[in-house]
Amino acid sequence: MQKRDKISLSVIRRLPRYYRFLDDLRSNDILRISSRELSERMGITASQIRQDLNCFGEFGQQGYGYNVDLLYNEICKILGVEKGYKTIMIGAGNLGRAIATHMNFGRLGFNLIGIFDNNEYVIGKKLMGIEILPNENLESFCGEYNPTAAILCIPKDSAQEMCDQLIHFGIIGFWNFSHYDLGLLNPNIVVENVHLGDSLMILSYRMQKQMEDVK
Amino acid sequence: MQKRDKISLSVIRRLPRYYRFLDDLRSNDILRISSRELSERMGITASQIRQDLNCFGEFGQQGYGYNVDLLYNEICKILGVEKGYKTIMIGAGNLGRAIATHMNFGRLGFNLIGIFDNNEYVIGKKLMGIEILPNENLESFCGEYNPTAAILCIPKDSAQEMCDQLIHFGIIGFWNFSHYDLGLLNPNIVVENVHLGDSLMILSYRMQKQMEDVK
DNA sequence: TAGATTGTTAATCGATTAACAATC
DNA sequence: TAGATTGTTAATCGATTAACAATC
Repeated sequence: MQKRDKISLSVIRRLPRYYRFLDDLRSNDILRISSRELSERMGITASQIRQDLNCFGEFGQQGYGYNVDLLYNEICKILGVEKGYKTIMIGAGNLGRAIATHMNFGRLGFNLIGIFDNNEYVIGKKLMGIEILPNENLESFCGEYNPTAAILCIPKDSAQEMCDQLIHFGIIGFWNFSHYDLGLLNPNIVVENVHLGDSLMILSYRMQKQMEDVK
Repeated sequence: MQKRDKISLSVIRRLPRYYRFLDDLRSNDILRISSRELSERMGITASQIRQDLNCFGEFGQQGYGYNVDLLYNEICKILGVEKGYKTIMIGAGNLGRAIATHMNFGRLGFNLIGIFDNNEYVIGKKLMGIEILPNENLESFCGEYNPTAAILCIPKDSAQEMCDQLIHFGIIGFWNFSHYDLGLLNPNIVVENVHLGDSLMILSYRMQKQMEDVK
């Protein structure tokens, strides 16, 4: 699977983007592509593409380039999107409900099997065919079904406590929307903190800059 | 505002995180903090903090550290979150509605003034006190209110076309949720592409890695 | 075979960390 | 004043880009 020992996070963060572009090429029935042409489409250097891919294997062929389908499937495997990690969601408020309905979990490597909330108005309702259960059921649910990933759509204040609890119940991967930086302490878990607010503030900064430059 | 000429994106992307941690310190009535202590809380080096902040000015004091409130306000200004850019949202499906209700735009530098969709079932309904209008009203609306930012919660296929149109109507900043890499062509606009799927795939990769390592 | 393009090494560039004089 | 901690320069580290021999 992997040629090099330690693959840098910079490389890993680019993989999904390759994956998307290759998927696009596939849908357009493009069978082969050179690093140069892909680099032009993606706005990065061909050198970087070749370096990145060679962390994982030799997927190309001199004089030919890369077979789109083959490369797509390799990145699929590298990312592990066929694993379908059993996943629970904590918090079925506005954001949780939107994430649950909007994301194509199956294609992204996850399998949503449980949704939990403490609000009596949503408990018992269904989302994507899944009944929303009260948080108190978490332990027994995890005991029975052994999910490995959790999506946190809960407020900042309860995030760390919930995280600790879930680790105890066997969760090792967290997709965290709670405006809180999870995972600074525990090196045995994997966390993707999604900070939508940060992204918006960065846009604000850059718009400001852009407007100054135009002036 | 700014000491150095060109500030790297790496630095900028860390600013909102400083902002959040400082906000937290404020709420806990902590008046001063040294780069060393902040570095321990944030899990980065003190050196990096001092370097980052010194891109913008000299906000600390030798032997004392940084005044939390002062630094918070400086970062506020740097990020431009007091600007309140007039903003429109395109697409009021699941995700759009959740974003509209969930984000605290005011605190993040934006002011949501219009929401647009083409689905007859949502047109006319209200979200956060704003009536959802049909896309055909976009031009006249922009002509009248001159928004500068747009949030795209629309499908991939229509993203580029919509973007081009909105540039024409005066939009310069895009917060893009459409699974499409906007802004590769036009250097006069500012784009924050939010790829939730990418984040999830990265989690998948890292969980896989984590499980291998434990074995 | 000749042309194209990879995989990989070397060179460059930029970002992070360390060190320390300046100074509160 | 003595201790603490900044701002800043220098050293290190890592990531990106360039170059090119290998080879399809």
